[in-house]
Amino acid sequence: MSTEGSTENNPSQDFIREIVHGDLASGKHNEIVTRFPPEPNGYLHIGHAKSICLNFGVAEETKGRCHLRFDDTNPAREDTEYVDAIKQDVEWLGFTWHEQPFYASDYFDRLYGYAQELIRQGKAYVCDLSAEAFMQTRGTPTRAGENSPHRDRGVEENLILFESMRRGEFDDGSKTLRAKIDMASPNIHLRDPALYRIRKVTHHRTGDAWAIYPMYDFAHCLSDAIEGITHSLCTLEFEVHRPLYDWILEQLDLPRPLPRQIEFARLNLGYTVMSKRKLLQLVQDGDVDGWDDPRMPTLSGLRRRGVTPQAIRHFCQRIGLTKFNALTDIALLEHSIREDLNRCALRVMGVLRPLKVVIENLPEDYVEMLEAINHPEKPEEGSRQLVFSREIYIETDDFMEDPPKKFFRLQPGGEVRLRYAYILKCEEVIKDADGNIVELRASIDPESKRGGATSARKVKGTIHWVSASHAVDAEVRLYDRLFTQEEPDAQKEGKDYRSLLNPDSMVKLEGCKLEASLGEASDQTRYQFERLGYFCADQQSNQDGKPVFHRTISLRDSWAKAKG
RNA sequence: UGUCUGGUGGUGUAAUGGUAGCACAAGGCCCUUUGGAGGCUUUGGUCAAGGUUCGAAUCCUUGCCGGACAGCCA
Repeated sequence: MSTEGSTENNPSQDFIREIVHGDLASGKHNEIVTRFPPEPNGYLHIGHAKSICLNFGVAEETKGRCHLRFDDTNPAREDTEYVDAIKQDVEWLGFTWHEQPFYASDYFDRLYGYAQELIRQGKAYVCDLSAEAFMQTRGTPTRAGENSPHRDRGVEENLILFESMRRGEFDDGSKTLRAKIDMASPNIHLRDPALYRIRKVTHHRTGDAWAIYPMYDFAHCLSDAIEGITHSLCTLEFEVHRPLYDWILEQLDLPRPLPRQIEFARLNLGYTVMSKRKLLQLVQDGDVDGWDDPRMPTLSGLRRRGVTPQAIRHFCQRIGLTKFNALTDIALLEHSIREDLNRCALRVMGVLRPLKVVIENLPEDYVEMLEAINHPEKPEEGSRQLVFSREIYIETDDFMEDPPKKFFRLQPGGEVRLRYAYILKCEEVIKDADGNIVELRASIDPESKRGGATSARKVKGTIHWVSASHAVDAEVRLYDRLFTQEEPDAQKEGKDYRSLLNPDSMVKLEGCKLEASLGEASDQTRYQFERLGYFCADQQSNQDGKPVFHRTISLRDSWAKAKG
């Protein structure tokens, strides 16, 4: 099995790495500088992880550097809460950025100067059109737009007006600074795009210093140039913006070679949504518990759920990088999660839906310590002692009164191996007045423990258990996919993606019985509850001394598949 | 009737004019005191039609199908 650091498909490179290595080989660049440029208006999700792994990965591999840059040019939607969360998530994934984080807002002065320069060159002008008029004169993809009546304002007038905009002398939205390119361009983004808009909003870093803020298209390319970014990697929807990206940089006196924008396909994952807008809506509507709800595809949600950064990085490596707009099978992520958890999780036993079993051929006060190993493939993880006694709990699902063929577990009169312990035989089924099974009476084969005379006896199944009087009570939360449809965004009109929320995406189980060692579980430790799945303790909701565990993911279950 | 861009097994990706390979998923077998893990194995693919070539997933032509773009969002 391949492990850390190893690049699967080692010799092959994606198209971006080919370009990067080509630019190094040709001498175009001596050092590669990339950037990860989130807007601090939401939490990072696994789609961002793809970009993070790409940008930081390319920098690492080429001994270059990658800047974390906050693209904070729209103060109305941005907040330091997001800045902090983003930093935490990037670090959690295991990447370190060059020096301090960068901020587009640190360049506001210089960007303003570049805008003035464009005005002086006659390539930008102040436009008085309202947003509505702006829209109406822009044309459509198939119809050219019309020139703004203010397009030919003189340089001096433009400079003065722009300065007044900056000082807040005009109302929000009353004027914009626009590039003067071509209103008939087949590319709408070249039809005199807005460069600055008036927004009298307090910025989370610059306060009230500015009444105008630069647009993405203006700020991003220039921020890249200012930082000496060599390759500006972004998602496909910016493909159409690239001519504008290049146009702005080419007009100005900037160090060459200029940064090059290269687009790749964003990650689409089945059974979830990946837009910050929709994720925010789920949070605001209370459909989930917050950005870090374990059902969310956010990095904070995945973290809280118990997914490891290593699993995410491996996943990002596996999904590849192309310009094809793909829908990635959620099974691929699940595989990466299981693979890493199998490697690192400590094995323990816990019973989620307890069924009491009384072992009648054991005395009332019987107590025996049994050794259990912590990890079958890692002897260095050692072992622990389990308490075995007369009354135990087994999983309700592990007993069937009238089982189908190929059911390897316990049934009336049948035998099963108790993990790390004895062979157990079901002698009697106790039911309540309504006919519900409430308890089993059983016996053990006292010689069947490992090393015992009958230990080699063949029994079909092995089940997990905990000692009734020594078990820890816990709440366990099971998670499933957030949506019932693989493509919640791609529904026929009228069907809102929120109507496709999976009502069973979280199931809370109370009264679960866990082996004693889990009473002091650290939230950093990943566990495998044997035969059930991977779990981790919750750091937040550990109320009234009762631990809460999340099921990160179930084990592969070929029995579930077999019975359909 | 616009511009940009893409189409390789069920899914995601490799092959850069020379044996269509890998991973996931699915099926089978072995092993197993986790129906886990692991090992072995099978099924299954170049959007279509022409052309160039000894040879095409790759180059050319035409067609078909998909995605992005009409925020003073990023």
